[in-house]
Amino acid sequence: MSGTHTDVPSVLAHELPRPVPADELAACPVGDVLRRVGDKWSMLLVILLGGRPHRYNELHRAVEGISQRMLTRTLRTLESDGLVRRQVHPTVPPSVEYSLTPLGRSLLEPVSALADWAVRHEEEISGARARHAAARDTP
Amino acid sequence: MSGTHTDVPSVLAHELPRPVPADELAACPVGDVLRRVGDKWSMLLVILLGGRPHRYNELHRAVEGISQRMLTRTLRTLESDGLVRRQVHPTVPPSVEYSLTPLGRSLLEPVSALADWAVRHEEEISGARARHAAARDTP
DNA sequence: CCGTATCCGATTTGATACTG
DNA sequence: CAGTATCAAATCGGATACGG
Repeated sequence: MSGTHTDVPSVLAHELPRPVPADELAACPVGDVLRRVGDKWSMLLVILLGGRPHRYNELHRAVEGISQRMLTRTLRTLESDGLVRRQVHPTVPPSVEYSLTPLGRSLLEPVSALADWAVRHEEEISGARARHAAARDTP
Repeated sequence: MSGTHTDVPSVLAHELPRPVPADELAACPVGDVLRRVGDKWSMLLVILLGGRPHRYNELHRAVEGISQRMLTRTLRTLESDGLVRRQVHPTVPPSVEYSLTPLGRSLLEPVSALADWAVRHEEEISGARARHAAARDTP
């Protein structure tokens, strides 16, 4: 186990853009983890559960656009990754509560920062895309 | 312009997990932007270019695992979003330099935070996954 | 209420080969 | 060196129907 990423050398700066051991990072499981969180619904669910625990159909209504299939799949993946806890209450009818684990709550910070960036720079991006599309039509 | 996400209400907390206006967020273009950055290679390239500008084949070697097709596609998307600048030097043979725009550099911060999180908690995640898999085999 | 199972289309990605 | 073109495979994601 020494060829993966050597020793987690505090890989990234928190405030300023600094040179990064790129080769180490590229070969790392970082991409793996990022892809896991970077799918269509994971971040949204993490943020949602960051507010408070939710029941299954609560989530289904809150996201509204997600299918049962993807809601279940995404929750199961988050659970198996230790980010979300699934708690079944043996009532009748049964109720299931989903909540963030401590690990999940720690993820909430960087994810929130990214979502925050997306909101702040949404217009700049769509502007750039519009300019790019226009430049492609009238070169 | 009033039905999209009302007024960008400082949507997410930076330090502490706080309740989030979930319905607003879910209907927002946030998911759009996140999906754009959350694909398999974008974050990696942004981080790589955050270190210093790179030429095409430099990136190809640095990531090592990406196909020419995906490298080009991802770079083009990042460029059209205004995150990356593509500069062609009319030398022979031709050389093309990719670098981060100011907008791209602003993205570097939250992305780095997320990648940093991924590195720090990589073991916890794989541990959780292992436990989950084990629990599935011997219930 | 809380899911699982199945089918099917859309999108993403990689391999390979070829060009200015 | 820096790409483009084409094809096939894998994955994603939604609709629908059914089960505990």
